Amino acid sequence: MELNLFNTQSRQCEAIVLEPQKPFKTYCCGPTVYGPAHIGNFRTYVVQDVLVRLLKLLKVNVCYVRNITDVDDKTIRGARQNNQSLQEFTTYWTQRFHNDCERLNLLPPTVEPKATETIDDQLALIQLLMDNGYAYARNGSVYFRISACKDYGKLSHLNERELQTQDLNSAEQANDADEYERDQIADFALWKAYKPEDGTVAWNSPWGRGRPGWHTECSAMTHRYLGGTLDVHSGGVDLVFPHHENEIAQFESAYKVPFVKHWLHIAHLRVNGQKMSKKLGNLYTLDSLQEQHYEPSTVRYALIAGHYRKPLNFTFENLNAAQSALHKIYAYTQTLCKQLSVDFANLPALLQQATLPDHLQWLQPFFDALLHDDLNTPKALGCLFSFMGQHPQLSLDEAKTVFPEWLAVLYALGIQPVEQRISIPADIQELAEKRWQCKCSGDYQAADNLRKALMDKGWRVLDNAQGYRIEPL
RNA sequence: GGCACGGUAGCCAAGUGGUAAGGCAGGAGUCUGCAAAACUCUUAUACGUCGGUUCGAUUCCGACCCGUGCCUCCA
Repeated sequence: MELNLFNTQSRQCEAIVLEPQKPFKTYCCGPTVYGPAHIGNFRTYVVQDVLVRLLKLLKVNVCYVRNITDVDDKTIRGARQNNQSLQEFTTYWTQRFHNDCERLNLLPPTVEPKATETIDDQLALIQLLMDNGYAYARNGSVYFRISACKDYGKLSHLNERELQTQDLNSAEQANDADEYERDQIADFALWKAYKPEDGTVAWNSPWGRGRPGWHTECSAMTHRYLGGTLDVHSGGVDLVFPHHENEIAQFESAYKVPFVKHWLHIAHLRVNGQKMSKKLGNLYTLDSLQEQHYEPSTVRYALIAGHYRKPLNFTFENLNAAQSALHKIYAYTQTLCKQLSVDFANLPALLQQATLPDHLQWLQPFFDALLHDDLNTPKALGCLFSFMGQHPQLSLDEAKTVFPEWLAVLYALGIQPVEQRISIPADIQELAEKRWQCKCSGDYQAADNLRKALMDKGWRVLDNAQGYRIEPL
């Protein structure tokens, strides 16, 4: 069994051989919990989720680690501004993040370590680097010495580029070479000496009180929870340099084994042609979209409607398209269930047990696009709609063979058709009931007026033979 | 300045050395008191520009234009 995926380091698609008995080790750089995650952040986690789902369908023994960064400049600042302890602050945002993950139907990682819970591992890693001459201490901080790492830059192809020293870094903070007294400006902090702004956030270390650097945590956590070489390490494209480059440098210098076989980087989500970011303030969250009646499932669909390596432009037209497309998939699923007398409510349970049938009769192209064509979700969705178009009606025998394949499709995409429960305010309910009475008694004029009144209040009435239902506009 | 990525119908978005999936929107119909939803059918001569290779290029090569990302703690 093989999976074809583009590898950032080699800049080409490579086959990943899957061996069901062997643990498949994958690590995804998780969120820094200092505010609401936006849907651009979630693009990364959704793509990673599709990958993990595919592996599970193939019965691969996946060990999936995704971290929580709960100590850095932004979390410390946020906690201070809210008069909270760092832990109170980050716990709140972690819960919010988990809530979003659940709504997006993201499978929970096997392990989700927090940076603050693995300080010992990080200190051990730093000590190892110190012992082997890869790091040096200056005034209570410890820095990684890039000049000691011969192949530094191999992921982002630094040897082919010139590093320009800018006055400002991407966080718009001064790149002050003297600030941390580094030997070279490119050296990065493994351990940061305590500063008054850090408040009560500090741990003891052989080099004095302080806190870990950003890159250190990921290397320490991968080593602790996954051991040696990872099969796939993923993250947003912006992490290629310096974060992932530094992770490689630390890990390989310390443990003397290759860090990662395959690097997976997910392109950014854009708004009006610019990347969605907290810095630019152009972000959408699951909550802000739900206020406009867009379900998280719709957002999820919109995020996989484009190929992960290509920037995806976020628009409401796109979201509407996703919603309509998703409804078609729901409707097809419902028909299939009805035909086979499967209780729609049982679908989540059935999906949990979904596996990829050995011989695909109907949806081979769908899985080929995902497995053999670099996780090509838009192509796969195209195949799915072509299938539905070609088979609007199935015989009972056909439906029986389609069903397991269909379940695998839903599982892979993380689509969970459910009947939406919408809470309807009492006054709306009352108006709708009144309209129904008018309609039944033949007073169409009054009925239409009431329909209009409901429309003005933001609700649509949909009649059918037996009755009516109401939904928000 | 360096390194990358992208430019396919109104909007998204696949893909291919031999004239281009799919979704949305648009149009028509069935249904309906009317609508909506659903279903069926359907439209458009869409591959950034200019050269080159080729029998043939949207696809390969080169140049250019436009847009975007990264270049020291951003997913």
